[in-house]
Amino acid sequence: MSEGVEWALHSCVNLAWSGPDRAVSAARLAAWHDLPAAYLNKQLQALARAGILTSSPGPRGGFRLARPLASISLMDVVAAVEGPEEAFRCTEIRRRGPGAGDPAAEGADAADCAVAHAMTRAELAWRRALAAQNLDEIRQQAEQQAPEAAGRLRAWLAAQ
Amino acid sequence: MSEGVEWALHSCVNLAWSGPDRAVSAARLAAWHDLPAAYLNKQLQALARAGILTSSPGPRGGFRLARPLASISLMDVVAAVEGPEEAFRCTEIRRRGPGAGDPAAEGADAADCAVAHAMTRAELAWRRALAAQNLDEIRQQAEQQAPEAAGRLRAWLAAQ
DNA sequence: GGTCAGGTACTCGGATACGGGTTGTCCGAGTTCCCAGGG
DNA sequence: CCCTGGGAACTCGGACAACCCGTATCCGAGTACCTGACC
Repeated sequence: MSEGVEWALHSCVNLAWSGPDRAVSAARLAAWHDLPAAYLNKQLQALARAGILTSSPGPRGGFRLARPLASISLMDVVAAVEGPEEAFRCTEIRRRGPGAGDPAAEGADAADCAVAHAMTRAELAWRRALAAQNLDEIRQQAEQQAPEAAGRLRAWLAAQ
Repeated sequence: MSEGVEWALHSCVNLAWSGPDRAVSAARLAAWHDLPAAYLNKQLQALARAGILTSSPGPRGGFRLARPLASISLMDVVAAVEGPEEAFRCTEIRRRGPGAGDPAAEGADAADCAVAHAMTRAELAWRRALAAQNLDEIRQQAEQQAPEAAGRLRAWLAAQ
């Protein structure tokens, strides 16, 4: 899995802690956790394209949350960064070579492949678990672990 | 996800259809679905190292199932091919840069990271779904779709 | 003092290199089988 | 006919390249702000 997913999730929570009034540039968000700024910018662009963040150029510009944390699921972020295609893709090897059965007799749909069906079922469980958790729950748990984190971020942003 | 997973799963079912009496070489299994023989051999070696298959060298050698299909879960095959490490790995970015909190005050365990905790929970659902399905169920479903597949494979192997 | 024009600095956004890992290929060690020769 | 020894063919197993995607970087277009001059 791409490392950008972790960065994107933390950045979204950081944006929530920063507050909705002002945007935060990719450089600030990157510096906060010592990440490569230009590359994090790439990931944030993906989040903006997915409608999770909004971006504004120029001074005082940057990124901010496009909607409340509670309405952003982990699945949204993962899909935005990793792409919508599923991890396991059936290449239909059973249709190639001498093992290929009669195409007319058998169903031509990829959903008929028992292997693909089973793998898709597992991946569906993964996606469902991701969709069941939203970023606000993440934020609440993080605040419970480190209650001063939000204040420290805001103070650091103000001092920049 | 690695393409070898699909190959390994189909090969295991094919080995079951071939019967436990004789081994099947990687070249035969690869030719059946028109796959690169040497690379499939690599995947089958991984399955052998994991204790899913047994290998025997020399003429009449090849691979055969080490245990019944019903006792091989999808998780076993995926872990053998992809490796045991989990897809999402927490790099603890919250501990780097100015955003790093007081290491003494906060828990030092990676399990405390709310992001990692949520992602791990989803991945656990995936692994659980994989472990809940065994290869014998795959075989049964495949036979229901194409009842003549097993016979055609045995005939082709005998004709080689 | 208010207004406006210009410059400047900062932002995102996409185009551009680099590296590690999956994909793919090759050859050697080892084993089994076959066959010829001898008893 | 039965036994034995040698050779040959076939197999896995690991070592060796090629390609692709994730990682990382850089520069340009555009915008907002600030500054200064002018009315």
